[in-house]
Amino acid sequence: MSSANSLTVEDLGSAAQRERRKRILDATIALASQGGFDAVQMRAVAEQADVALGTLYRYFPSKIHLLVSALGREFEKAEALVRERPVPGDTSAERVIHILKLTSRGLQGDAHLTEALTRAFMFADASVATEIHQVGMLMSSMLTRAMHPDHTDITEEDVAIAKVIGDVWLSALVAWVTGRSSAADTGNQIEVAVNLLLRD
Amino acid sequence: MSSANSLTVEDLGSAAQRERRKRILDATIALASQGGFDAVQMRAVAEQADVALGTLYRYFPSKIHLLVSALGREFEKAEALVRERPVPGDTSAERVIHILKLTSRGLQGDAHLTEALTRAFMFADASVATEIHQVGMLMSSMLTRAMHPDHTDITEEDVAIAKVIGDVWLSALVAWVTGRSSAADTGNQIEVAVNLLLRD
DNA sequence: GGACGAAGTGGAACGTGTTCCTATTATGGA
DNA sequence: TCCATAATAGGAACACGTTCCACTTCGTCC
Repeated sequence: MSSANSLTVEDLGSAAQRERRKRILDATIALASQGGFDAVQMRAVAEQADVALGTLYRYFPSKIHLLVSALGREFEKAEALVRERPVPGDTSAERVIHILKLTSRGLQGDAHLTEALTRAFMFADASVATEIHQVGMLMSSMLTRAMHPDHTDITEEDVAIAKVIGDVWLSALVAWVTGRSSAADTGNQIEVAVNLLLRD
Repeated sequence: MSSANSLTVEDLGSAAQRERRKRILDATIALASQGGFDAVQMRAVAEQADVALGTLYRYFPSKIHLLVSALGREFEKAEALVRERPVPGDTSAERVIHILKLTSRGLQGDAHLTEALTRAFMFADASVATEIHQVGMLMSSMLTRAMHPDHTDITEEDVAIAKVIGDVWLSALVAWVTGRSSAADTGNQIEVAVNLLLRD
């Protein structure tokens, strides 16, 4: 596994390069959505993005970097959507569950894509730390925002709770993705965890 | 990924076969312990276990099956050790934390081995469900036993809590294994989660 | 002991992630 | 405009998980 980072949008000078990067990520998402982790083959991504294999590796130093970066982009979109309007619900628990259900529903609507992105995320090692960290921050931000809609009074305990909820969510997602539990089970498990952690 | 199961001890008729199986798992652990996930190469395992590659694949249909089975065997040992003597601590939280620290310390003492086993566990798909389930049961059993030393009064909520703790433990372990958090962070995060979940 | 099927051996072959090399094309400064 | 350098194309080559095949050995039943 390579030790270099993926090229971010800021790293790229020309519009042509940003366009290439976008084509690569679009191809990744399309292939993942169609056939999951195994279908995201580097040669196929390169071909569909109309880019040479070497170029693909210059932009993303491994398949895992590529998929985690794609996950990051999708998460950014989701977070932007959530940020747009206030989260409904009277208690922290209700709001957090709402957010997670929304996100889960989005993911479960495209099982192949979710499988690909989740497997990559879980398989990532230290060389993908930058990309992983970005996703973690987005998740944490979404959860603490749901806990405190006015975005104030966020204590250290809140952050710890958000982290635990994130962990449970991820584990449940992995169980679902790998066919070890149903979508309903996944939802229930998260709901149970949130209610245990957020008893206002 | 293959859809068949790994051969368990009960599946194997002759002593020679059980011996082969043991040699394979021993070689797996040794290689993993020495160089982690990447060092567990099927040809190397076969050679070190003095078994043909085809035989290795007859016993364990994929590298993931092999590693998760090895994890199962290690977990069985750990569970047996824990089961031997009562868990110290006055509260559920203390006892659970004790168990987890003990297990974590064991794992963190051999980073390469832990990395190999954890990566395999997280990457496993539905075809490894049997092997995964065995590990999950052992974990759950260890935790509920710590929560209720006399092994009675285990409610559905207890089981749910054990599951959440198991999820957090796994996520923290993954973060540690992949170099995204330190051993101390990992311990703290688990302690925080347990204290949040088990406020007697 | 001989015949038969199951299990094991040894190794070739294939697919896909990754690396590497050469030729070609953009890009930016003199 | 022309040159130097970086970026890209195109594709061969390598590593390791996995499959497959031909042959041999082992265990069992007659």
